Amino acid sequence: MDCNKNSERYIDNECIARFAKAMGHPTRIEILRFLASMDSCYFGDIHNELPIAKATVSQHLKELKDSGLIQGEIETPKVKYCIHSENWEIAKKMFCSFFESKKSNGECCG
Amino acid sequence: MDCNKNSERYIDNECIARFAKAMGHPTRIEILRFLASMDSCYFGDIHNELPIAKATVSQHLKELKDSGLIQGEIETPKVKYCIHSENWEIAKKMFCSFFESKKSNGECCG
DNA sequence: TTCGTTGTTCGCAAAATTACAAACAATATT
DNA sequence: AATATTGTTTGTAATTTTGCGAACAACGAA
Repeated sequence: MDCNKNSERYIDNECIARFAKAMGHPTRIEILRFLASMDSCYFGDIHNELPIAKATVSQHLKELKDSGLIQGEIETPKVKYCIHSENWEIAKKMFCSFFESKKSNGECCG
Repeated sequence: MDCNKNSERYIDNECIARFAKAMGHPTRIEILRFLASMDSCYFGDIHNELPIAKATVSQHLKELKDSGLIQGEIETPKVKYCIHSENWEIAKKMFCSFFESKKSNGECCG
């Protein structure tokens, strides 16, 4: 969601926080792992992997879609989902550089 | 929080989701960046960086502490905070390998 | 002892998240 | 037209998150 278009820090913070928030639930991590392990699959395949109601799965998919990490496409009568490769790379770079930005290693505490 | 002690996938999902959830708010990302840019600092320094009430800052710090990404130490009359280096490295590896686990690049949609 | 400083905790309110069943929509099939 | 299949949307309830002011706790200084 245009997270690479503006380099101002607070924008960056909003962006990485949005990705992180989407990843902030075990079920959504599971869905992302599942999608990352293949080119694409249908809603039903995802639902079969999970022990929760389809309405809940649909809701999680919506959040992941809104975050930009996945995309969906109607393929009547099914709906095909996959990782949004471009945004996936953006997120990957953001998280990596975020964690690499820790400079010193002087322990402060305990 | 013992996120490296068990390699079962659902445990891993819980763990990365917990880190991600802690990072799922712009203010908390800002705090993490601030702490990552130095060895350590006091609560007041963090509060000064942010346009929010101290009670709210304290709350965000508590969540970050609970996630394991930071640690705090009383240094009367102040409280010193810093990145939890060990867990930071764990999180870094988890996120990196998570994003690298995407195998194929065949676009499915749109 | 009485202040002043530094942060945490409490109590509250508004908003968001999570999960589900039931209803619905869109399209094939009979 | 009636049915079956595939998912989304709606409505509802319980829980969590977010944010703040006020109260509180711990300590040093006057």
